[in-house]
Amino acid sequence: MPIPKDFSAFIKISAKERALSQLQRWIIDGTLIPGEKLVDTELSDALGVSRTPIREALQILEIQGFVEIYHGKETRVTKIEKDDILKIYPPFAALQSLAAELATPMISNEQIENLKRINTEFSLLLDRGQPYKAMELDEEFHNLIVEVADNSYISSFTSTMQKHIRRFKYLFLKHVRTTEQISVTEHAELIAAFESREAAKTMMLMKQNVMRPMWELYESIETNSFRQE
Amino acid sequence: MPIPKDFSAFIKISAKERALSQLQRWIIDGTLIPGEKLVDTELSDALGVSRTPIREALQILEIQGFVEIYHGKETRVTKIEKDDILKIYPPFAALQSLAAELATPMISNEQIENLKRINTEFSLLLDRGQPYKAMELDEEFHNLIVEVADNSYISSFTSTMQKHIRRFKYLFLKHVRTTEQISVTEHAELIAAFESREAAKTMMLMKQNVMRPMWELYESIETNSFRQE
DNA sequence: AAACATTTGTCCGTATGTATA
DNA sequence: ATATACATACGGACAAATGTT
Repeated sequence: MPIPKDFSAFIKISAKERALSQLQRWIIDGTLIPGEKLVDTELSDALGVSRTPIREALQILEIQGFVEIYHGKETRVTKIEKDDILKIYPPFAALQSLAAELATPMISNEQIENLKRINTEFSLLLDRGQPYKAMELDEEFHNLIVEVADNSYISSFTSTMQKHIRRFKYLFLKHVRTTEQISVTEHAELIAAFESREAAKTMMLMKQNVMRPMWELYESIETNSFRQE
Repeated sequence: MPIPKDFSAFIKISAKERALSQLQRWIIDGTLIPGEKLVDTELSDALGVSRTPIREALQILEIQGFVEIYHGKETRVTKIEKDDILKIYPPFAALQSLAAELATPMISNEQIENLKRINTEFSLLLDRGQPYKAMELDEEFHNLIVEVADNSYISSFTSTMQKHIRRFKYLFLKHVRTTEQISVTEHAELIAAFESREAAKTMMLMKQNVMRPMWELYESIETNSFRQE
C-alpha cells in the first residue's frame, strides 16, 4: 500500500515554525506583554531550540508587526494602545469587503450550506456563553469567504490582521464578550445576499459586520486599562 | 561640534538589509527569473556575505510572496502569469481607496501642493517619453496619500503590492508604456476632490485610477509572452 | 537498495555595536 | 572618556533531509 509521503499527520514541522507559532501565540494571548524585552538566548532556552530558529521567527514577527527589532540593540514586543483598534479594523474591513465581492459570483451551494452551518454553531456557542469558541467560529466564517475569493494576497494579509485583532481582544477584554447575537443576524443577511448574488450588498454587509464590533470594542474599553511594560 | 550619531548618511545598513533589497531588486527587474532556483550558498558568494543574512532575507521574501521555500528541499522565485495581474490589483486598489478616504479629512494645503507638483512632473516625464521615471513619480503620488492616511498596516501592505506590480510591468512589458496622460487628468480630479474634502469622491477616483491600468495592461499582453523557467 | 551529492536546517562561537558605570 | 557588560549580527561547521546514480 502506497503511503503518501507528506500526509499531513506526518509532516515534520521545523524548529523555526514551532518557535514562530509559539511566540505568536504568547504574544497574542498576552503571555508576552507589550513592550516586553525578548532576548534570543532566553527564548532558545525556553523553547529548547538554538538561537537561529528563534532569530528567524523574530524576523518574521517583526514584519508582521508583533515585535520591533532595534538594530543591534534589543528586541521588544510591540506596544499597543486603545486607539490602535481604529487603525487595524479599517484595512481589515476593506479587504474582507473585497473578498465578499469576489466571492459572490464564485461561491457554490455547498459552500453556502457550510456558511449556514458555521453560523448556526456560532449562534449556539454565544447562547451557551462560550465567547472564545464563538470567536473562533466567527473567524472560520470570514475565512471561508476569503478562501472562496481565491486570492493569496488577500488571504495572507487578512490572516495577519486577524491575529492582530485577536491580540487586541485578549489584551483589552478580560472576557471576550464580542459579537452578540446581532452578528448572527448580519451573517444570515450576508448569506442571503450571496444566494441572490448581489455583490454590492455582500460588500456593504461585510463591511458593516466587521466595523460594528470595532466601535463596540472601542467604547467598552476604558483608557489605559491594560497591561504594558 | 556635536555630530548626531545616526545621521542618515552614516547609518550602517546590515548585511541582511543589503541582501534583502538586492534580491528584491533582482526579482523585480527580472534578473532572477520566475521559477529560478535560489541556492543560498551561491547567493552568499555573489553578495559577499554569509548564509545567515541570505537565509533571513529569503524568509522575508517568502512572506512577501517573491520566493517559495519548499521546506528542506529548495527555494525558488515565485512564478507569475498573465492572470496574476487580476489578483494583484484589486486588493491594492481597495487599500489605496481606503487610504484616500482616510487622507481626505487629514491632508494639509502643503501636502496638496506637493501632490500638484508631483503630478506636473509626472505629466512632463510622460511628454518627454520617460516612462520609467514617470512610473516612479506616479508611485510617489500614491505613496504620499498613503503617508497622509497615517496607517502602518496600509503602508506596509501597499508597499509590498507596489513591488509586485512593478515586477509585473518589468516582466511583461518590454517598454513600460503605462499610464498615459489620462492618468494625469485623474490625478488632477483626485486633487480637486481632496480640496473640497469629498471623501466618497476621492475613494471612487482612486479606485478608478488604480483599476484602469489593470485592464490596459491585461489587454496589451499576449499570453505567455514572458520568460519563465 | 544503498551510498553519494547537494542543499537546507540547526547549532554555537565570535565580532560588532550599544548602553551603563 | 574609558572600560565593562550585554545583546545582537554574522560566520562557519555540522547535522538532517532530499534526490540521484
